[in-house]
Amino acid sequence: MPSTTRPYRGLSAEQRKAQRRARLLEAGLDLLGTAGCERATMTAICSRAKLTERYFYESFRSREQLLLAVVDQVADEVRSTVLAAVETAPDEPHARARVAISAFVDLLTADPRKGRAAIVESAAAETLRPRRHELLREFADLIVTQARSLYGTAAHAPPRDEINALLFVGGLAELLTAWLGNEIVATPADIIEAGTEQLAAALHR
Amino acid sequence: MPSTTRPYRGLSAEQRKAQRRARLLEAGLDLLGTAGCERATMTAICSRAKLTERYFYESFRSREQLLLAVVDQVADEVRSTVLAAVETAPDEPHARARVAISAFVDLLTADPRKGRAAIVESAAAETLRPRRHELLREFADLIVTQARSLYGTAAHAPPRDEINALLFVGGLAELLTAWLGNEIVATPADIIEAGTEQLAAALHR
DNA sequence: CACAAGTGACATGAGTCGCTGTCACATATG
DNA sequence: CATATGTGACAGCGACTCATGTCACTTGTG
Repeated sequence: MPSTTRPYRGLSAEQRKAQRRARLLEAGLDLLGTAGCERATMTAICSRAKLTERYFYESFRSREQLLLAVVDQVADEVRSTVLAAVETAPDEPHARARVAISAFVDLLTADPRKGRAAIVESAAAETLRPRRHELLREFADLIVTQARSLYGTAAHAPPRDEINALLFVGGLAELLTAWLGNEIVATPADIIEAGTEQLAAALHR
Repeated sequence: MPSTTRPYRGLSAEQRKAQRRARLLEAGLDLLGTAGCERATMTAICSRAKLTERYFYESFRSREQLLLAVVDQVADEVRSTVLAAVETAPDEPHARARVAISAFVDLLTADPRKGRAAIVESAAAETLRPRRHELLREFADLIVTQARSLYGTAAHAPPRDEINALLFVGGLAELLTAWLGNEIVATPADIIEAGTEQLAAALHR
């Protein structure tokens, strides 16, 4: 543990560390999103990142912690993307719902690794499951909030709102899972369409 | 491999083999439904069933095959339970939907091991995922069929029906997952209620 | 240039898991 | 009772993962 640092190949110690961390995260996303959670082992991640295990422990305590960071990274991207999309959407309920759902689905299907990491594989490991739930719940909350502000009131008394939102978002997740696993004949556009309609139907009462 | 068999402890060779197989399945369900897919290892299953690995290979080729059998067993139970429930239900759409959903949710929450095995852990392993999808799809098909026969026609052109059904069933699965993981404040009754309403809303157009 | 810090390839040890084999004991049958 | 079969406890092997350590080589600094 050198108390004094120094540049190397034109990069400061912090830059190098950050770069290594990024490479580990990228390798982690790659493996989690293609080989799956089970095969996203520490050895495999280091090998793909072309880094020694020592550098793994420099940035992460354990394999699970890195996977958490990977999922969190995707979740952050989902959050910012969806929020940005919603803000630029017109004030019409149907259009607004479609924009939000579209941003969600598009991001996770455009790069299937991200979709698998955030939706499929995050449901596999016990450690990741809470994050997945949080991600879905966050998106659901956004939908509910939008719906309330547009329709003017809460549709149901709690916790029915939470339940309904999760019921909807879970369905979306299932469709994404099926799409990512080639288990369904549908395009992302189909999924967006179905989701938008179902949401409208659920709110229109 | 004895070509000649003989009774032991009052049981024939086939009876003993079937008994061992049942014990392995029970141990598998227990581990899959509590410890999780990752910890449902062959050694652990044999240990819990109090059988040697030799007897494992007598009935199953691999760990994954046993887990498949466990999930299939639960899926079979779901199928027969739901079908039986639907047949004894009145011919009214809303009631019929409620009965089907109720049978589904009740079975998987009454014995959380079954719920976890069929819904949660079956989404974890690559090998089990197709079975989970099949189970959900089967239930979805049942819903669609019921809806068609009761409302008289297909609501949408394919594959939109399939998409909508999966969207609904996936939501149910998500709610069950959340309930099984104590991630939601809701009773099975709440889930059934929400599911029934959403289904009605989705069909009523 | 000499030397310390940074890096990468590899070795080692502990712990599991899958899988096979051995051996003693239990049980049925002639 | 004697023998063959059924059973259970356990040891051993190879493979893999995690975790730590060693050593040579590269790169920057005085």
